[in-house]
Amino acid sequence: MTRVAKHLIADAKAEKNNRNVCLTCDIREMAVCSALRPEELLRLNKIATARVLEPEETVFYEGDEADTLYNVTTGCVRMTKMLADGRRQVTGFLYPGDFLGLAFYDKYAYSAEAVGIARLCRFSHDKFQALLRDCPELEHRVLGQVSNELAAAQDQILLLGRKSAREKLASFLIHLSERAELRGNDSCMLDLPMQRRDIADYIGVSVETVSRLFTSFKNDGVIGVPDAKHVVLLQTNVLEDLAGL
Amino acid sequence: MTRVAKHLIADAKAEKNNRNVCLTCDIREMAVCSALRPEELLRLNKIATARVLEPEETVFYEGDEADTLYNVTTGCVRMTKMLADGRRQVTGFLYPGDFLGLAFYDKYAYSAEAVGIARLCRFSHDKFQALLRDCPELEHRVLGQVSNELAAAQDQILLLGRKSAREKLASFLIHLSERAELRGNDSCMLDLPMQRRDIADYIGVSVETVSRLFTSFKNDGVIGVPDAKHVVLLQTNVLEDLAGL
DNA sequence: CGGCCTGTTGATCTGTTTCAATTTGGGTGG
DNA sequence: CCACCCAAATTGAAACAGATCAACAGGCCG
Repeated sequence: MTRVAKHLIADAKAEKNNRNVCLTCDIREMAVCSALRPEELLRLNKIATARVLEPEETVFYEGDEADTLYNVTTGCVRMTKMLADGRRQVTGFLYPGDFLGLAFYDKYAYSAEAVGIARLCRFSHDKFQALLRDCPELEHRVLGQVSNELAAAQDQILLLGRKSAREKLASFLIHLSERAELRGNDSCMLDLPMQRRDIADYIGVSVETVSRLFTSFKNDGVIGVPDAKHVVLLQTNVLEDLAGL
Repeated sequence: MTRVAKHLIADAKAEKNNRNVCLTCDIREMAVCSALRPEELLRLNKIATARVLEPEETVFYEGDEADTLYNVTTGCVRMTKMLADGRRQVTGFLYPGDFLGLAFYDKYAYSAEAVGIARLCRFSHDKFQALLRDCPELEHRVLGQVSNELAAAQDQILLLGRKSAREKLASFLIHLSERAELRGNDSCMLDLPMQRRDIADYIGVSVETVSRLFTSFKNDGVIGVPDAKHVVLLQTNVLEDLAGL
């Protein structure tokens, strides 16, 4: 069976279960949904539909009318911004539980694409706003999450503005390690669902530099690279020193 | 009379008027306070005190316990983050109406210092949180402002990660021009309250590069620089092209 | 008037990019 | 199931943007 066919089946299943996506949702605990009481969860359930994304599939484009809001349920989604001449900046990677499209304007401020296969939970912006109005606790959670994102963005600003390429990549790996730990995964055996270009565009260097630095870290015995999609942290403390803070 | 003495007097006046700082506040229209009904404004008034800052005076340090929240009323405040070896990144400049210290953690994620003389409105974090709980509309406004800040941070991430030094400075000037226009000021005659080092640390280049670029723009006839604290935009459209998007 | 801090300009140096050539590896079709 | 094919990743050499080092000018304050 081809991979595409598998996804079509998964998609069909998701549609079938649409009636109770929220109630059976794997990430109900970690998402903002956990703020909701049963009756509100039912209401959220009514306005939620599932969406399955192929690798590299676009969720929405920067500048599109922001009429839909998403919650990542599985996989990894990247946010990107482009300059007129094609230079690209990845502004962040989103994992299960993260909100997507929370622009409080009429247009999305960035594009969003699935890194690998990803599943999203989809809400109409208007209906979600209405739910927010009726459920201040939910809005409070959303505020908390946006605040988190802002703090992360400021860390990234420090990284991009003042760190060397070596410090940038070390910081990136430490950051992934911390996120893995938060999700209850091994903090030393890292999954890198994104490709080198994504990493490069995230930390503001060229792909070649990313590649050279991986090799350099490997030669220094700081990391192991079993394959392009996995990194083993061998000396986390050394990597933390390299990260510059 | 020395400048310091003048400020002491201003400070004393602020203290005297403390009873109705909010009701007489110049920026009541533009701040989140505009979401409040009269009785809530009175309540906000009770928990607000004024604070006057000397140039370069620190409001709080990164890592301090975040027990206080501020609103800028006059002047300009910069947010900074530092690396262990002293490299500095300015993460943003705040103007009247902007919130300061809105970290929803126990520690501030950045330091804040007055650029010139500045006035702030000060709230206890706990009491403000309590007010938020009772006034969802206020929380909604706060969410809107944090969302704005997040969008601005993502723009800055694009700038830092992918723009050339020339594009960075051009973007910075355009950004200042837009903010000036929003505040109802002349969008061509720009105030630069901050010094060259602040600009350099904001756009992630060296002071020397900032200086050279000002000279270059001046020689190209794109801007005029009557003195170090003022810039005149002579060819805004050319500057916009230089900004890269 | 003198000292100091900020800003500017010049000369050199270096980290990172760019250009170019391989190598690797996963997916597809025969 | 294997071999091919193309995209992704790596490695090397050359070029360059911007940093660093250093000297100097200007303005403000004591």
